[in-house]
Amino acid sequence: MKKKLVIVESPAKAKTIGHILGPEYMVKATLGHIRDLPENKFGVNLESFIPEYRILPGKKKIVTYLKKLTQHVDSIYLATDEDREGEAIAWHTASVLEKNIEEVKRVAFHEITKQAVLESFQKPRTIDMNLVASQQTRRILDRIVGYSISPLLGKRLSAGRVQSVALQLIVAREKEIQNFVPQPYWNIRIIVEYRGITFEMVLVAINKEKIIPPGIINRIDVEKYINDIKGYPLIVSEVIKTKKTIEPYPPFITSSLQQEASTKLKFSVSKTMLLAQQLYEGIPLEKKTHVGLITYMRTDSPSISRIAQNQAARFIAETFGKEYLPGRPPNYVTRVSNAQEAHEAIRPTQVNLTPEYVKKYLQKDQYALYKLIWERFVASQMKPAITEILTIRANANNYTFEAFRSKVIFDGFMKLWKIKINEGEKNIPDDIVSGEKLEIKNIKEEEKKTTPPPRYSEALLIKTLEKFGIGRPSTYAPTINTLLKRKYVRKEKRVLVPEELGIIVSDALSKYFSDIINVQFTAEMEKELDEIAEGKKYWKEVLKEFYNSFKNSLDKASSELVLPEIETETKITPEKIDKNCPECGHTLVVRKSKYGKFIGCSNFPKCRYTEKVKNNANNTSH
DNA sequence: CAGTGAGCGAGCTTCCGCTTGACTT
Repeated sequence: MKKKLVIVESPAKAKTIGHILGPEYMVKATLGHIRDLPENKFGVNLESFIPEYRILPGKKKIVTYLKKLTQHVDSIYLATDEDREGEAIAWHTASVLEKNIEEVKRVAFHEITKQAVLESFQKPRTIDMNLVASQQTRRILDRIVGYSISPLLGKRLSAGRVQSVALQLIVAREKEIQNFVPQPYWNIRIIVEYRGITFEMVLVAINKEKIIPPGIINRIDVEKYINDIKGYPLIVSEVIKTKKTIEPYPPFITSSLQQEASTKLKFSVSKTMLLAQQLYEGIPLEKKTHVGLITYMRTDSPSISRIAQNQAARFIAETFGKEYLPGRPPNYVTRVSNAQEAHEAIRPTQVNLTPEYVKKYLQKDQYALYKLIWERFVASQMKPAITEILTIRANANNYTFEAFRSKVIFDGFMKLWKIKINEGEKNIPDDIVSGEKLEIKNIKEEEKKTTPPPRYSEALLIKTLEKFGIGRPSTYAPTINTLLKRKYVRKEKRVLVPEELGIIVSDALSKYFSDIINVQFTAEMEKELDEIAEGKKYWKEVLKEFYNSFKNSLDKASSELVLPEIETETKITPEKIDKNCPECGHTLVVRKSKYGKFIGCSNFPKCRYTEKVKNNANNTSH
């Protein structure tokens, strides 16, 4: 009997699904996109917007292999991710396999569990060509923007819908910091005594009028206030006790994982992704079983499969006790505006594989990251913590002072996921009541200065891009690397600092392409892409409308834009030799190819004359 | 195992988004 072929993106996913589906099915991976626009040319007709797709150079083998397999199967299931890109991959796959969309079955699931996978295979659908069109529009638009603007910037420089906004954020922040003038402000604090116990209070209001944070702006007022307070009795006016619930943090998605790994473990985003990939692909544990330790690491969804929720619940009840288990598992919803939610949150595949248990099989950094993921997940399934906040207010000559004390009365998820809470004045006694007199032992003026906003760390930049829906989990790390590679920015003490070149490029882009290189553009684009996906708009119309206005900016920029000279690496000029080309008379030069050195004509590409290097030097390449 | 021979080659960059290996003598 003929087998059935199932195609997914990731080999790890293929393996898992293969186990679920059994021997009737062959599950193979495309390793992401297999067909795309050519790299070395524009590849889009600007009248018809017809793209020229090519099989990606590195994917030819896979395509040939899959094509061969199709001859021996009776049905093809395309089980790529259930999002825009996944739909496109499914369609490109069908195309290169020379199948009509009626000849292939499209299946999709948001979590790789037996139930979800089997259910999806019960009800296959056809490829959603509107969704494919929406992806194609995104792809073409990015190509138009990137490949039109980049050449204006000169060699080895680039611009794009995502990278240029990222650069702009960094540059704008730098300017903000440069122009920042620190403002001094003051707080008035008093040390008070009550039945032998001392604590601090801070002035918060005068004649019931609140002091606007961060504090008092004029030095003169400070002295006046202090004089007004001196000699007056300080009487407690309010004692308020409240309880505050602190909800657990949602399980990780790509951006939050990068964020936490950055602050807690000091990992760069690339390092985090590399380690996460290793954990995802699996580590050989005991009995030589190769186990994927975490779910997929490129995700924008905080949701958790029912099975994992149940596992966690059992674990929590057994390990920490029933009182740490909420009545029902918390439901986390995305706050990411362009979320596609094709995957689950990042979580351990088996909650029973505790960090302690797997520690001996993991390298130090792998362990640290796994522990972070495991703890975050388990904590996300625990009860909220509860703190008790005691606030007291007291008046002296109509000047109101305040102090608070915060105490954890139930730690809940904080048992696993430690967070800093401001404990305030730990000394404030419980028996204090309204009307009692406090003794002012000391009045202090505290001078502070406003501080500029911080420079972007890698993780903060990504968090900000994500907030605006710019970029995707798979591109966060590469985007930062692009900015570094172009020498637009450098990393200094784990923050991103713009270089002169980055500022010049960013300013030029802002001048000519403010319609596109801004934080709102992607959100507007996404809206249109959604409309294409819903069948409400025709993709070519969207592109035409975009291109008409873009072309104006582009024409203006092409005639005007000149980047100021900037010191870049001196170009390696090929070594001349003392002989002219026998064919055209230009000088000959020594060039390097991947096979080694050879002699070519300096008039290349017009003259293609070559000769061999006389072997008096070692010219082997490696 | 050592030595030889034949053929190859270089410039034009760049986008975003999906995914992992990395020629084979």
